[in-house]
Amino acid sequence: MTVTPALTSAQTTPTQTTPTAARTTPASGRTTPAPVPTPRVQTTPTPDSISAPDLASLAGLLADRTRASICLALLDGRAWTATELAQHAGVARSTVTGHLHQLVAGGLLEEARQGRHRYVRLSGPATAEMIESLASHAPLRTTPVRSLRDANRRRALAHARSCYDHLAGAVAVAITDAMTERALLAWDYGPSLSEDGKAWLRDMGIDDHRPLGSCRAHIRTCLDWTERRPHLAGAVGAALFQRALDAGWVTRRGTTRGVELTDAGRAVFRTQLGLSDEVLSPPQG
Amino acid sequence: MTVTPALTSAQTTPTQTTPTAARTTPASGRTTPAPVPTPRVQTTPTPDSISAPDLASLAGLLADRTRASICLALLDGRAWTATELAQHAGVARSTVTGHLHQLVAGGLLEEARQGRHRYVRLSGPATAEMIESLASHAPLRTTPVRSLRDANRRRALAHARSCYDHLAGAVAVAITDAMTERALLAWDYGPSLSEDGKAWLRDMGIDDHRPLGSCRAHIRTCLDWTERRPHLAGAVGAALFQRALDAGWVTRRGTTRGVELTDAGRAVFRTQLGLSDEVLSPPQG
DNA sequence: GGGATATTTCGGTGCCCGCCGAACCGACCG
DNA sequence: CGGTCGGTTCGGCGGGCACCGAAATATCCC
Repeated sequence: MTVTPALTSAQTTPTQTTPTAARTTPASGRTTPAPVPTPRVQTTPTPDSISAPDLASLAGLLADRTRASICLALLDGRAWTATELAQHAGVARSTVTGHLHQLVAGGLLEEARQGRHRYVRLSGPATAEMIESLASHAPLRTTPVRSLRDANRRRALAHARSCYDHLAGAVAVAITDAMTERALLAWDYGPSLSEDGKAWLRDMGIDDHRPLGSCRAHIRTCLDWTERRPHLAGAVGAALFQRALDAGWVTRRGTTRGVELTDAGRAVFRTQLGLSDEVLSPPQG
Repeated sequence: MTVTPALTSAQTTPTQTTPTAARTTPASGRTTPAPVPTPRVQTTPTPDSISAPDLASLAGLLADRTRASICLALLDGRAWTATELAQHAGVARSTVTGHLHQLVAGGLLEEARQGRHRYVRLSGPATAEMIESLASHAPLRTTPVRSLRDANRRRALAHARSCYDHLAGAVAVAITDAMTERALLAWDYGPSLSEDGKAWLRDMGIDDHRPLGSCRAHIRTCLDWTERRPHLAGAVGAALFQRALDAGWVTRRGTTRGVELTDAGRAVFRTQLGLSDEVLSPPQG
């Protein structure tokens, strides 16, 4: 469950200067001149060290506006290059390089080198869910729309986009609502698939026996940023999205996080879930 | 869903110096001397401002070791005073005051004034779950056990303690395991109660009709820090813990987060779930 | 009212860290 | 092999912020 920096290199956070020792006596070493840590040499029947989560170091990785911007961008599930991220965040490439080092060392990101390119992506679904959880509790910061291009792009993203490994946007919310309406999805104690739901997934070409990862929550919901309502996520959501990609129901819009429904996809969701053309068609084509 | 700083005062983070404007042209205002923000006066059919989660500001609240320590302490669900927290975190009282202001302004904490005391607690289950989610992904920082008292206290906490609004520790994990074993709890698509489980809860004196909050996940699991295995959480976990307190199956250990099983509690969990005396009895009494 | 306690405010200090530009390295391409 | 491009390293700069102690304020108890 814990993030493991083991993948990339042995050293973890090399710049950090021994956080434990300097903090027992708070900040300036004025009070106790000689530490003398009470040399108690006892044979302990209990573990002689306890481990507590180092919340601050993890949160510190996300506490910078640039790093947060990077992580939010990576939430679309794709792999980005350092230059793309620099452009996205509006900082110099050299700055991004440093940030990526920290994020990789902290276990949030994984990197893959290809020639002169360095691709980074989130280190796994658990990481995405954690960032997701934090983001859904964060206050909203409104930014003005700068241009018409901008407005069009935002509208397309609000319609359908990828959210790490599953679908988000108005279409995803509509799918979730329709599944609930048809009793494929039950909400008695958190979201869960009904028997009908499991059968429906099979009909859609998704085998229901623990799709994908084993120890991760199989079905959960994710708060849609544009709709402010939940859409399907977790392994079930990921499997559904993957199936839609494989079957050609949706296609990615180039290299962006945007997603487009195909005619085949519209037909499937119209007949299978009764979605209206209004939600299925792209915003004012 | 979003944290609302509205409760405390109108001003939010007064020290922050206009984060948006200064960052469009990155840092030092060398490049573009005059901003001139393209006075596009268009009548937009789309919303002319979009809102994105301000991840960095929220994470920044948890990115300080002292504030993180405060939040982790508050995860036990009780209300603490500023002095208690200062002692716990090992910093001056005046320092804690400033931190509490930030946390309250950020919506993570709520305060209740009683005379000269200022009690603070987490602002709600959603906040607790978010911190929880972050903490379970954070790297572990091992701290040495300082004294025998320390060791005993830690051992007691590892046995049974409160985790915000539900039970944690070895006992909580054993309860969860036993419920799974007896098919009261199903894990097909995330944790969910079976029909037997709902009936069992009724037998235990908990009405299963949406106990407590409405829009919050009713059943979920929480990674136990000491056991590193999941225990029951969410509204169901909270209801079970509350019932146990009301019925006298468990009692809080003074004003700490420690929890003690009573003889009645041991009897109930032994007969109802078949828990062994080994897990039910306190560590080497 | 007077003293003790909890909390807050206010300067002041020092450090951490995000940022940039310039130089450098390595990969790819013609 | 020279040009281009993506990425990295390195000083250096500047701002934000966590910290403390002391003084001020509020509350409670006697």
